[in-house]
Amino acid sequence: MARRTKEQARQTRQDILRGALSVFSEKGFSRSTLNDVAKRIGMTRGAVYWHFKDKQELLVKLIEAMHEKETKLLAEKVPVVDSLDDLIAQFLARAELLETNKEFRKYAYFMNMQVEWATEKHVFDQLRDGYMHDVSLGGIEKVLALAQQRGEIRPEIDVEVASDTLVGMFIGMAQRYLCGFALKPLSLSVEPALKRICDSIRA
Amino acid sequence: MARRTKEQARQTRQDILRGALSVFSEKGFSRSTLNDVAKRIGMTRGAVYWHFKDKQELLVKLIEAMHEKETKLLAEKVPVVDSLDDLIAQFLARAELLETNKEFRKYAYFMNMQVEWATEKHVFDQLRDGYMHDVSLGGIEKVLALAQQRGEIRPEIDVEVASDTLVGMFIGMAQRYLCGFALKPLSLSVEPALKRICDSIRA
DNA sequence: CACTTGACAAACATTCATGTATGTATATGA
DNA sequence: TCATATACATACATGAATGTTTGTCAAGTG
Repeated sequence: MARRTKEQARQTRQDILRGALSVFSEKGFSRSTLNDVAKRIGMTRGAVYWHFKDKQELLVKLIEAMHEKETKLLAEKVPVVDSLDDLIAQFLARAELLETNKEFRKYAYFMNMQVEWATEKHVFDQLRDGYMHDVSLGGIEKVLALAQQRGEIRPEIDVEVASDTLVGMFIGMAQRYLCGFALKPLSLSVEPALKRICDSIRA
Repeated sequence: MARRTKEQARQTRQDILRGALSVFSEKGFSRSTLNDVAKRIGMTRGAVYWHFKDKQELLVKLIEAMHEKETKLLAEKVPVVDSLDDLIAQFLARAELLETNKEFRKYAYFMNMQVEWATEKHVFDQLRDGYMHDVSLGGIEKVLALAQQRGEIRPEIDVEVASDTLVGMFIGMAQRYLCGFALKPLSLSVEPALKRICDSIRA
């Protein structure tokens, strides 16, 4: 084959990321071959090795790209997160994203069920700062702390526990939704649960 | 080396399972070598292949053994699960098991973060009947349905959603605990959350 | 219009885990 | 006590994925 134009190259890079998401989410990261990824988009491993150093870098760049898309979309739907109602709105936006967007369903499914994380732990070191903070959803606790200072949450509430509860609940329910155990729409089950927990800590 | 006695053989089989749990939970299933497992207990791959057909069967037998231990221990602590309070007690027993028992922490960590399940999905086919039912915690929904028939739960409550909520909440919070995101003891965060959800559906 | 470099494809070498086959000394059972 | 199966260790063969190298041809560049 011959040389492609710059725009074509940019496109194949995107194609590789798209193919990687598909293959990784189907076969799992460890059993996915770079050949699988290349064939999925009608290319060879040469293309993959040209655009990415190795399988690990491909994973890192895939996560970065999807994470960036996700935060952008969420920020569009819920631009400011201060009150408890904002928090609920943000969680619901996440739920709707998983329900309506096939790509993000693949991504979430992949990240939850198709990677052996302790093995790939060094991948996190390569991710941009702030990623781990977002992944552990550490921002939620800060929002809750500020809300408590403003008097929206009762003073005796432990915001760390409350944060763990809300985040854990969402992650767990989303996971059951993604692996097919929960048959009801995610937002349908998540919304009342979130509201009940929030009501129980509200001043 | 020479032939061992029957009792010694039984012991090495147990050792292999123990070594597998350690290695799998540390390195992840796919990157764990049968050589790793054997060396961990001071043996060679020959021993592993003598006791188990292949890596997959080792995984299946490991899961079966741990699952059996788990259900036995839980049944000791909470012999009968009928009321909502029984349910809470069972969840708390699970939480305490994770907090106090290192082996079960390894097991839960391994099952949650160190296996690419869609890839190893056929493993489930080899597991004894009822396992999937236990894993998806489908028993919870039946308990809730009976409690609703007895009038303990308000009739307008959707027990499927309630079950998803309780189970998802526990799984999610346990997962955050296992990967070190949640710093508080698991039972401390789980108990109030469970009680609030249960209170909100009680008649 | 040279000619350099970019964007791959194709071939090659290497590693490495797996499965199997073979060896072996002893526990066991008749 | 003798034959045999047992409980492994060791050696071997295979395949598959990886990383690298080389080839190739057109897109850029001056």
